[in-house]
Amino acid sequence: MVMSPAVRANMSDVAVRAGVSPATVSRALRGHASVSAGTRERVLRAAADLRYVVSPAASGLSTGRTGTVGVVAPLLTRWYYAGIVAAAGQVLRDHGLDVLLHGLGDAAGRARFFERMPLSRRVDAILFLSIGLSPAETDLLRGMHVPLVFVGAEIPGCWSVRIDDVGGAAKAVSHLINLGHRDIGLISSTVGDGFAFSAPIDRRRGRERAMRSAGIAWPNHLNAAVPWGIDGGAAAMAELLSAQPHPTAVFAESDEFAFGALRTLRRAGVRVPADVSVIGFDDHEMADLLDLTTVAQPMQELGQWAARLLVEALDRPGKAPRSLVLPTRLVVRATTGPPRPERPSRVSRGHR
Amino acid sequence: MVMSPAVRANMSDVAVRAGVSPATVSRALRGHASVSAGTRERVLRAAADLRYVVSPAASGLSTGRTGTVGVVAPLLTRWYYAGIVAAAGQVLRDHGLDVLLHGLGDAAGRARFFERMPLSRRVDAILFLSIGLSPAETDLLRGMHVPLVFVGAEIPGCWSVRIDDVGGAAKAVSHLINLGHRDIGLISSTVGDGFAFSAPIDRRRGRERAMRSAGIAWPNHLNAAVPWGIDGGAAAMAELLSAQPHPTAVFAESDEFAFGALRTLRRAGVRVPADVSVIGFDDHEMADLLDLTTVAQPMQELGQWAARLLVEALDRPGKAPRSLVLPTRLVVRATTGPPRPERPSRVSRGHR
DNA sequence: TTGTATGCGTTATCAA
DNA sequence: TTGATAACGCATACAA
Repeated sequence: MVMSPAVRANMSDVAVRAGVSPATVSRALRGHASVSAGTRERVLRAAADLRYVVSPAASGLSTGRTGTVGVVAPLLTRWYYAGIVAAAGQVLRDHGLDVLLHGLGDAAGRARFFERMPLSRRVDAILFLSIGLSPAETDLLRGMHVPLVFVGAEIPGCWSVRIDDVGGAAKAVSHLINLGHRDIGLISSTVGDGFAFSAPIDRRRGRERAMRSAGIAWPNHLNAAVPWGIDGGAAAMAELLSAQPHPTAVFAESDEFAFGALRTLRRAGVRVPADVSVIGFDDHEMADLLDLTTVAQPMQELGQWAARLLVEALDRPGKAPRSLVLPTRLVVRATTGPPRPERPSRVSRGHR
Repeated sequence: MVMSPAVRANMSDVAVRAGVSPATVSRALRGHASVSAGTRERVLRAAADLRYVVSPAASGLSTGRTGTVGVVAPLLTRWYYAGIVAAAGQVLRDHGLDVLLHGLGDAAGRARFFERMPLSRRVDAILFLSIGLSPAETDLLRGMHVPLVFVGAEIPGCWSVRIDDVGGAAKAVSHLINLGHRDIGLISSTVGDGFAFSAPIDRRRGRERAMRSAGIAWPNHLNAAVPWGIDGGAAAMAELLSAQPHPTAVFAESDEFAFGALRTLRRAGVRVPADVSVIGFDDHEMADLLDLTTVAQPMQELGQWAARLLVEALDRPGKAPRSLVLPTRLVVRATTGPPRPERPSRVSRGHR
């Protein structure tokens, strides 16, 4: 007879009902080999009858393991982070791990995180999304003695998975160069907001690499650094448009920047790509809608791989951390094209 | 002297260092009134010296409280859910509560959730986002004996916060009617995917209410039901365009649908709003970029209020659950306008 | 294969 | 105001 007990059943209750000791219940429930089939069956039935669920607190107290992993992200509202969290969470849950989510919010929230270490003793491992660490912070985290996995950052001695930001950015800019562009603007995000993102720096470097290897100069007035977001991109594009002559193509460090840039161009009556080409980075879910050419990064796989690395770290405590680099992919849509031929380039194209 | 101990300090270690009993340490750390100032200070210093952190497992085992709340959402990747999770998480953390995140994924994941009840014993309360419940499921959840808070659904005997979907939809459609539209199409999501969303139904009802009170018929062929997403919206718009005569305005049940609809219209060379007006629902972060007229719902406040209700439920165990309804707001941008005057309406406008 | 006994780190009850 | 002690529920070493 199945009952809905007034108070939660514990392991002893199950033991009594199954006619065995609590220890046997524990073993049976955890699939221990040394339990006879008949006993196991009786235990399982008794547990089901009583709607018994193991107490994670008691179990954790005894084993030292929590069965949960922390996931720390700068912002949960960003499409990109949410996607990674979702993908990682799926894999983690498949391995019986719970996800304790922690959104940093802003620089103050970030500081608070490292001050109070709210994940201390609560998780078996931590996944960090796009969070660069100072040496002091690294030490603090190491002091937790749990595996650390980073997405989008590489910390010595830690597990990590990221994309090749430099290569991806170079790919984007090379695409523009191959189309014939020489005056190529850059929209990148201002740094120093408390987060130490490597992506802005790497993507800028990728652009430089592509420009240099094509023998093209990149004057400073074609670089616009703005706060992250659509509005930032819009402002940056306005700034670039006022340059004389203005760039014939723009590489936006993220699709959000590109979206803002497109808005400015549309409102200014500048045709895309006839007058100005725009390429982004990320392959945001809205990029297809806006026909934006961009460099896709495998968001899902980043999350999945991060989770897999974490599980590996948990399974083999001694193992040396691995670092993965996932490929990016150029997605050509309708916002890039050759520059108008009649417009002379401001940089000579000959040998130098 | 501050040391980085090889192994974690526990409460007894702190007690020894402070020269008091573990019980006193416990009281001091938790701000109990019955601890002298001097003792408290010594305990705090000892704890800091040893980098002591309370073990949530042990504490939870003793108190029965976990200090964490579960947040269950259909999908984490949807802008709307991510926004609510972020807002709620902020408030919860301010109250010292951790967030255990659980994304359902699909119908199978939803079923699994109710089968295994993975949050059982792990959380002090649960926040459900846009998840309707069957009576059986409601019973199952009640069996957990923790407060349940719902966003976007109203379950008898549970806490909840939602917007007035009917009123919001009516507001949207009335806006179109006031502009002079009579043939108003509807893009809504197919239901029956395992989730019991009330929003689609309510928003459809709101549209009916507005149409009826204006004395306008709403023929079935102006209703398009499609799977959720941009592509669904695009397909729905194509379907509506093929109607004879096609609607002069379309109410999309969500902004994502509207985005897809706009894409179809753009590619078909139909001018917006000159030929067809489009209004959405949500005020997605991209709505401004696309100049979409829409009905804004206060995503942040939904999350914040949900968290506050949850804290209230935790603070006053006996208290009767409250249900909040937050207002929506019409945001007029550039995708709605009056219908072309030369085009005769298919429903007479005179008195009836 | 199963049972007994102990410890995990904390809080709460009671006594001092 | 403080201390001793008994739960809390489980896992595991050891014994049978």
